Amino acid sequence: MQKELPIWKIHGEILNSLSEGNRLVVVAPTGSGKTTQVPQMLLDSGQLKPNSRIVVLQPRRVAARSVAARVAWERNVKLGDEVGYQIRFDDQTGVGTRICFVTEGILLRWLQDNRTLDGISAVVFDEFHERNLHSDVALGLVKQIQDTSRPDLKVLVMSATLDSKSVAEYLGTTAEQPCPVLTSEGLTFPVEVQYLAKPDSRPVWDVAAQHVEDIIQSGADGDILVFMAGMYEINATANSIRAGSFGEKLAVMSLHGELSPEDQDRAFAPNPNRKVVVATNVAETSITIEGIRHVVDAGQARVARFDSERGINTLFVEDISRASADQRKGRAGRTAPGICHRLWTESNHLNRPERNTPEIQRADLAEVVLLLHSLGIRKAAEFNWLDKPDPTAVERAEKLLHVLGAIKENSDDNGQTSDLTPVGRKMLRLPLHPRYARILVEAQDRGCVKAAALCAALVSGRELLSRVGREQRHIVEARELFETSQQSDFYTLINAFEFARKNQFSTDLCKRYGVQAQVARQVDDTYRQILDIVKSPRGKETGPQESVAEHPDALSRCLLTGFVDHLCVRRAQGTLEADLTEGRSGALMRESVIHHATMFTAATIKEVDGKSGSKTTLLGLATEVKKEWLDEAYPELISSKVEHIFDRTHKRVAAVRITRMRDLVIAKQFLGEVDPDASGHCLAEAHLKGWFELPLFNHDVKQFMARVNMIRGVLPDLGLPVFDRAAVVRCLSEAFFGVTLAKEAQTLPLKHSFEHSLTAEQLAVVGAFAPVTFIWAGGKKVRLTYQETTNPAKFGGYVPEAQVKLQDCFQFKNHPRVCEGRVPLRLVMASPDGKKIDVTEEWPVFRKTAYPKLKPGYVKKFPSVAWP
DNA sequence: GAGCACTGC
Repeated sequence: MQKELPIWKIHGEILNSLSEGNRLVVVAPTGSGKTTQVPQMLLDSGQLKPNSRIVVLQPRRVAARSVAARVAWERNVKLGDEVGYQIRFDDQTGVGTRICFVTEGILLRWLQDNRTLDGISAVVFDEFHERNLHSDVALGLVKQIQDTSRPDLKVLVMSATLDSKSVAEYLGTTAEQPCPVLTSEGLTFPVEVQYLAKPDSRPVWDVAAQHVEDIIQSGADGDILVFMAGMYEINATANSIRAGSFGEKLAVMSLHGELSPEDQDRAFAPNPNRKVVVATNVAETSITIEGIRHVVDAGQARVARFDSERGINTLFVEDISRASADQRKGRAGRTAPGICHRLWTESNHLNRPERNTPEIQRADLAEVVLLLHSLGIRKAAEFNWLDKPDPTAVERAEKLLHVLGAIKENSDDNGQTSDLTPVGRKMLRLPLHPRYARILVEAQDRGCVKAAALCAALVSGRELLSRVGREQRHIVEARELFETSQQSDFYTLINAFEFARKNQFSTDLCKRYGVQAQVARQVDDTYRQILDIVKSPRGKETGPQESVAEHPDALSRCLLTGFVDHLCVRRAQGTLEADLTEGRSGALMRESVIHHATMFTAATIKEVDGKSGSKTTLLGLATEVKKEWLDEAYPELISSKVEHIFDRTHKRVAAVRITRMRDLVIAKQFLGEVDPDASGHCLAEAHLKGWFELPLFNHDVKQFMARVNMIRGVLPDLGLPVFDRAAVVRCLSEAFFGVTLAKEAQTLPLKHSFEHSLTAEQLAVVGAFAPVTFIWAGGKKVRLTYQETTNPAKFGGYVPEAQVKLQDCFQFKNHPRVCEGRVPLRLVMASPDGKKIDVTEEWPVFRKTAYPKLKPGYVKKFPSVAWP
């Protein structure tokens, strides 16, 4: 053991605390020795049950493996005996293993078969500050087990930088009594931080290159690590650095996750020249490079987010948190004191979030929600989370599990048992996203397990096909070899994989075809593991000689079951634009082999930044879908009805049988005959939408409606119908009964069908109460226009208006009215020469107050008229 | 410029 490591200073406190309670949080930075030493302290304390295991959770496989090897070496035991590890594809544990390093996903697998964690006396969460989805779920479940069946279980949460308060409260017995927190020192060298004095408007890569140049000019020693958001920024930075002139030769290297292992190795390898490594977030946690003395941090990262409202993945460039910036800073102080140049200002730093958003609040939760349901936790949203996931994300996950048939439709009873269906139970055994697990279950029935397993394996890791630029024409052409099918983009991947496998995963040969040999090897591992699980005694045996090419339809149908909700319908022949359910739309990726099919499912839907800040939804890994398959497999999701639509080009009604999958139109069939009622209705609506003119729907008809509405507003007891939009549609529909052409509709008289809504008595009332003309003394007829007002509550929203000459009004003692004297006319008065004077609805008042002031002028101007 | 952080069963 390494008793000089800082963590040993709190050795006694750790053991005391765990003998008194069963939960403890240890905050210890890099270099404290917590990962290797704490498990050994626990084992040697004699506090644990004999022969029981200490399980230490690690976020990464390499870490689990190397830390286990280190601890075995320190204890002078053979790896796999007292100290072991278990990761995917590699189990180095035995019956005598007491300290077991595992990746977080392995513990979640164990929990499915061994709910009470029998044989385990302590669970140690390492690097908990990373807040991975799996560690959040695992902590929640372990806490639950401890609270119920295993109060003896010890739980230790360790992290480098942690908001230890929230975790301590989460693990506390009561709100007032958090679980104890112990803090240890680290063992790293000091790193000086420098911020920008003021914001720099140049591109980040130029600012970064400038800082690299300054470091070199200053004469300081040591390699330089530059953090950038992604590949695009990395390339720009490398170019900018290479374009500068420095006094010495530099080894400028890119480092990101999509590079081949050989290319990644170059970043770690010693170099005669000074190294400048330009990296993504890989260098923040996953990869350590020795000899770095200077960090130049652009302060940004690409962050994946799952938009649960729409079920779409997006990748944003975001400012990193302060915790993340500190982690990056630490990379400069591993071997000697260092300097960290932050390419943002100190005030900007204070505005940054303290920590990164936990993965549980950004990720697709389908897999985790399936696990919780299998453990009897039916309301995943109400689970006791450290940080609650977005309820709509949980809802989206549960909806998907329903669509996939994994959980029961009605699970109202609140029992503690799980609501998984037999299909859901089979899915659970597979270490795959529920979509692919469902595809595998379907493939067992359709006899194409191998092909389906390969598809799942192909998407489970990094990209098999490396990105090729335009300049690498030969690779682009070589790859066309793999595009043998127009049925599914998966075949392109399958062919590329088969090519790699046939050539023994030869790195050189694969490279010429743009295939990542290393990735292909991992696909092969995953593929075999999936087949093992499916063929294991609990699974179902599959036929021996199955070939992918034999079941093209079977595989496509399986893929459909996993992605029904990603059904896409091409807008037109030859376009990439397609519509999806829930009103979504997107564009098929250019490299897709689906050139002609109108329907396909997309295994990936992601939103990317387009030009000029716009967003594009890209549909990838497409598979052709035939309509019969949908009819056969999803009759309950498909509805079909005849709709009458107005063809705006030909200005006519057409009857169409429209078939929908949920809200998505998947087929249209034009019918020869129209329904006369529906056709009339369609024309009526089309006119009201302004799609064609209707000259006979004229003033006369509209006045009739206005008059009825006015009377109805004044005398509701008369029981007249109301002429609202619905009534207009009804009347027009009636007039257009059986008509399909707008041209014909335009010739039809309409007034009759409006009047038809009223009885003869009612029509007589309309004529009397809302006359078209008003007769002045002396027999002069004045036309009334019923004008719409802004107040629908008064007189039904209409007022009768009369254009009159001022001198004709003197005959009135009282104001003229209609509708049994209830509605005053609106008198729009003009002088003898037709000039508008004023409007009044109270003539006697006007006569008495306004007129006397006007009178002298009129007497002078129109002497021939009598002005009383 | 329609484009891509990182893990893990």
